[in-house]
Amino acid sequence: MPRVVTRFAPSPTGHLHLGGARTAVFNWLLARHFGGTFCLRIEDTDLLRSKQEYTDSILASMRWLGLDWDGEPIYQTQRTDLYNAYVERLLQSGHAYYCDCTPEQVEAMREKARKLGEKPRYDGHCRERGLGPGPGRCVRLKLPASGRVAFDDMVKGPIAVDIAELDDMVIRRADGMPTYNMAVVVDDHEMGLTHIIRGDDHVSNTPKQILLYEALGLAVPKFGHVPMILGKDKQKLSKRHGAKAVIEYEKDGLLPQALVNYLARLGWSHGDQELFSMEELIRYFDGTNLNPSAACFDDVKLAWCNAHFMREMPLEKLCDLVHPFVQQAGLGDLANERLRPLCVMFRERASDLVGLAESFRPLVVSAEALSYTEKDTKKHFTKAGAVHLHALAAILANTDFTAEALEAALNAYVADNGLRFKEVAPPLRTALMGFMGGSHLNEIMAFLGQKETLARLERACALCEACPE
RNA sequence: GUCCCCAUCGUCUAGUCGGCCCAGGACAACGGCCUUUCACGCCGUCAACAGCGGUUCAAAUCCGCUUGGGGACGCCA
Repeated sequence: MPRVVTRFAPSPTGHLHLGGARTAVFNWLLARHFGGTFCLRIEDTDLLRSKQEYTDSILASMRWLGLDWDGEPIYQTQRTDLYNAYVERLLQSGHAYYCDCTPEQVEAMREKARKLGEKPRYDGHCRERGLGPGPGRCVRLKLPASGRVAFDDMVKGPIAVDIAELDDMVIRRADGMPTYNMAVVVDDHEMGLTHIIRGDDHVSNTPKQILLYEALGLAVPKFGHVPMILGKDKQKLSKRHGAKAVIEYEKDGLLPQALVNYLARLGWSHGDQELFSMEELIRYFDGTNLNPSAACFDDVKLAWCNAHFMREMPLEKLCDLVHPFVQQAGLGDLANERLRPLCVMFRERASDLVGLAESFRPLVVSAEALSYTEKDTKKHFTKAGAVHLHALAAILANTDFTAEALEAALNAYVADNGLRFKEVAPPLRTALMGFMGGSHLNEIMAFLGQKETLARLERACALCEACPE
């Protein structure tokens, strides 16, 4: 197999969204799998809507996802001369011609075709007029009189379209700027693209581009059109239907690895495997096993995937990642020595970094600031609960605050008094956490330390007194 | 309207060129085990080949039609 070159070519008219991200993932994976090159091209020819801040945002999201590109990104606005050279070539070889039809005239042609039950298109009015350059004149590609354009799509298989369905498309606007299809073909060729994986919405552009390659006498790359991603309700993913930018997932505390894994799995499969390391993804993704039908995005499964990676990743790394989220939650600047035990206790109870940071709250705030749920205080801060809390306070005042010693102390209290853990744990847990949740009691107390633990017991005891029963 | 594409559990999907599939895995849901809580983990249950015709000894797998989705028809990208 010759060297593989792929690309991701976003328009900087918005942040990187899920669909684009998946396309990028596929192209990146294909290049990495074959030890090829993955290029980035910024399609910023739409001067009105393109913005530098979006380019920056897209690049930032790519980096966050871990999708590194080779070489410098290419900007289409800087290559007008290149495109024009190709347009000239087409003009010279008789594959293109000038056209002075006004938009109104062209619209009338389209309308006429529509009325005839045909596909609306330009009728080739200026084809043989031999017009030269001039103001208000665009350049159109002269299509072959008949025939079919066929290609073998990597995901959809053979696709063929009758040339009669197409029209002499504009390749250079009257203002001298190349049109999308022209620029894409020139760039894809100049950049040496061998494989182009892109969204479904481009299948109808593909025959036009192939015709351009042929008119130019260039080798046609391999195309792969992945279906678009649908929302939960089977609707097209749009702003209204939960379309989110990658940057938002980052803010929501998702792990890039989880998003890449989930995205890769959407429309691609490797047998029954669901979870992959980056290495595995690269090893298995070879451009086959791509699913031709559209897939719905399911953030519940994404959350599961994320939770998995939160549990599996190295503890130190998790601490680093959760740190900013802890600060953002208003829990202060916790040192790693504090973060570490918290992560150990709560990592398997959260499905994202925001949730993880939030789960630290009860153990990080002071005894006075701890809030209790009404449900659990009502249920566990009873007379009987108070008895245990008082007894425990006395015992814990003389206990080593290590997880082992605390566990032994708790067990001893239960055994010595002929109790069951079930009777003692709920009031203690509620006193410590404010609700019936959290990790093992001994770990919680070891983290809190003696002073804080006793303060919480004291406050809980006071609340018990206030209870009617 | 015209052309192109798609169609397996609620969702993501497996299903090597038809037989081992009265359809497998995962998420979700539900039930159970574990357990001081919540989780994790483990076990189990529910649940799908859009419909109709062919071809064949045999079809989720091949062909046709229907229906239902989606996309494209710009001097936007």
